[in-house]
Amino acid sequence: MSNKTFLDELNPSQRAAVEHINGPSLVIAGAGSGKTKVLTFKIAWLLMHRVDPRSILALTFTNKAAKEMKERIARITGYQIANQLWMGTFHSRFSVILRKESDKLGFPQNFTIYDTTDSKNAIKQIIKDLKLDDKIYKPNEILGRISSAKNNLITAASYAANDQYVSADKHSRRPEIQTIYRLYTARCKASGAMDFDDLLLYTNLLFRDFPEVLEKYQNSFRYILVDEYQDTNFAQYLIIKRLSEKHHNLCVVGDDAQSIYAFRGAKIENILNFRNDYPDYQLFKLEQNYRSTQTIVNAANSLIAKNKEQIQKKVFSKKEAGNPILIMESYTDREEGIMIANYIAETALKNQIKFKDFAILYRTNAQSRIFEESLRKENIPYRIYGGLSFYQRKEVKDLLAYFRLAVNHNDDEAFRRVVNYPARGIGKTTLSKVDEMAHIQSMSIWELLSKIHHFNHSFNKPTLTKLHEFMKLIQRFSDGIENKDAYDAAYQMATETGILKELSQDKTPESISRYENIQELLNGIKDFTTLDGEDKSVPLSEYLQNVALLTDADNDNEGEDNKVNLMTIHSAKGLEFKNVIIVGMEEGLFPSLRSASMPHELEEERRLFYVAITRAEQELVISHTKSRYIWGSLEACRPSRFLKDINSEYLEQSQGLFGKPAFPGNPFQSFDQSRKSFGKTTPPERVAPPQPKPHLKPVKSAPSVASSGSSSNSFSEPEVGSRVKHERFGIGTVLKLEGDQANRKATVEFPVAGTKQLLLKFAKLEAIN
DNA sequence: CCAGATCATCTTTTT
DNA sequence: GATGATCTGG
Repeated sequence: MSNKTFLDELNPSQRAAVEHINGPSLVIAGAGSGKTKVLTFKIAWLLMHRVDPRSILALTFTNKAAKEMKERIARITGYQIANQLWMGTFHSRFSVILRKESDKLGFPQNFTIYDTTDSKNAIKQIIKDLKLDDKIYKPNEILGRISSAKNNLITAASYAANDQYVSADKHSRRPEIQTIYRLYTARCKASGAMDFDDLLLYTNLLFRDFPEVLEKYQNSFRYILVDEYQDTNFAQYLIIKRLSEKHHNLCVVGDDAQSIYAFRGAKIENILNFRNDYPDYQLFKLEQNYRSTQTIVNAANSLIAKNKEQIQKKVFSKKEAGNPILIMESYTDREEGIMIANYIAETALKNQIKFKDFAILYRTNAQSRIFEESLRKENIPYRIYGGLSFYQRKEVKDLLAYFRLAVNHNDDEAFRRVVNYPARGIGKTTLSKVDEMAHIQSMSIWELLSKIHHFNHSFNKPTLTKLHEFMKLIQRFSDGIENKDAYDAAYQMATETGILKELSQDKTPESISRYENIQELLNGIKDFTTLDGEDKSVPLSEYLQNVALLTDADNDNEGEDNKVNLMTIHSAKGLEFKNVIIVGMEEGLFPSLRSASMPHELEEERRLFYVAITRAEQELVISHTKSRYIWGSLEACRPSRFLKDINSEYLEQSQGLFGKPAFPGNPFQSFDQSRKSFGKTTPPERVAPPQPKPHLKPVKSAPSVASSGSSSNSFSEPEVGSRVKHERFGIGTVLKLEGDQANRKATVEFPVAGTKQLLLKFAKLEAIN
């Protein structure tokens, strides 16, 4: 391909951004403006100018984005060259550097990477050891605190010396957080482990304390490109700043309007202040949206205009005007699911759209279940991204913990996880004793146990034998593991630990699915050790280093299967779909309850909504419901305030299934007038039970259960085999009754929601005669 | 001292 | 509706 035709694919501003090679540049890229295209073309452009691919560092936010970019570059330059690029997420690239330089930081080369669960468990243990109240010192919050400190490059030592942190902790009556932080850091070090934040923190410490190391990498990375720059935190910002100091060839791409990771420490200021750090920078703005119809782009613009903090830009579309955004309203969350499923079925048929061109986007993962149910009922194939990641499933984590322990004996979290799984008669008491001793000696559990005879201890012989048996088992796996193929080693562990046997023994659906997950994990390892059909024999440690930073969005065998996409808005960033359905557009859910009172967080939520809207190419549906089950109880819901932020000319109320009257203009703007404020003065109203669905037989009411409290047993109890109606799950058949008079349970099979066990006195089951 | 069973808390969002 | 913490029987 000649250079000419190559650049002809770009519009003038894209092209200018690509051709700017030397010196810092900031590319503000509106949604759908060809940001990835610019990045890939720019890298390809560099390569065409004989820049060594190994001297290009390209950082992305997700592995998926990196993979996609690599493939697009390879299409231009071939894999030979593309594979040599330093491309990937911050975490994955810098973990490679950290392993190379680990000795300088006092970590083993094969250090473990703790995921959030591991970190939380370690913190819990520390809180217990310190005999602190975990009602006050909530592990989650403590971890968040430590994490935010790390993201701001506050080490444990500097935390204790930092007035701001210390006094804030005092104020919240948690003065011991600094101690927890210190102990946590020590523990991780003894375990040879880093958590996600450590990967960035230690990279910074490495560059700070070892100038010769920094210089080495400054020299080797002559060109640095950063995607999604608006989502970088301070630690990432500083790494970039240091690395680019020498050559100044830094190109960052981002969109302040799409900054949605402040909760994780992202600093929108990084993009806003770029000019201060690099006064000689070049600014490029990509404002033409090639993705969405004009209606969608304009609607998104009218929304984001309500935010105060932003870089001015005019995103526009030259595509067709397109249809207005369809607003759907339903009575319950369950009904929302049914309406959306019907909508997809109808639209797919009517407009000849494939299922895979639909995406259902929600604020929280918990919302996915209801759509799964309704889609399954309509026989619509779907695919869920994120949520409980494959790698976070218990059985998968268990096996991975064995791998980790075999590679790194000091990995305490792995040790604690599997020492008694499958059951070996090593219980909690033993374990906490071991943990405490190890902690006092500042050793890892493994180290302590292997030297246990040097210490006074109170373990009895059988217990000690069991522990040492376990260690022998692990040692057997470790022997020669570096020369063994990952798959063989993994398979050996899965069988010899008894995990496979344990799961294949009982035939409950859960353990069958767990068994299958283990199989899938093993298959994944096989896959990892195979390149183009040939074994390349990779040691397990290498697999582990990769898997720690994977999420299940990464191993997608994308495209081919025709399925509706379900995901959170966060994971939808960077993607696009012909037909997007944003669901759960209600106060308290979106924007989330905790953000509602804080202007900064509210703006972030609005940006999140902006991201959701701009995923759509052709059609956009926004749905909200009047009531929803939250933590098991029905709550009244009001439409999200964000709906009022969209200019009404782009909206259309759905005539829908339930014959809503059509409002002229934006119904939410008139809604607001009738209800002056969204204040908390009005107590949450109880919602009337949903209307009977048209296709259901009218229900002959059972004796009333509505009057709560006193007359709780006045309804007629169902019999086995009778049909009952439940306000949430609909009509089902009673399979089984059990329990004593006070606490009777009914097992009921519902066609949509599956089998449920319901406490009769709460069940509000109405018998159908 | 351990294992299974019941009970309370939880939710944003992810590398 | 799940997951972890507590309780209780063995």
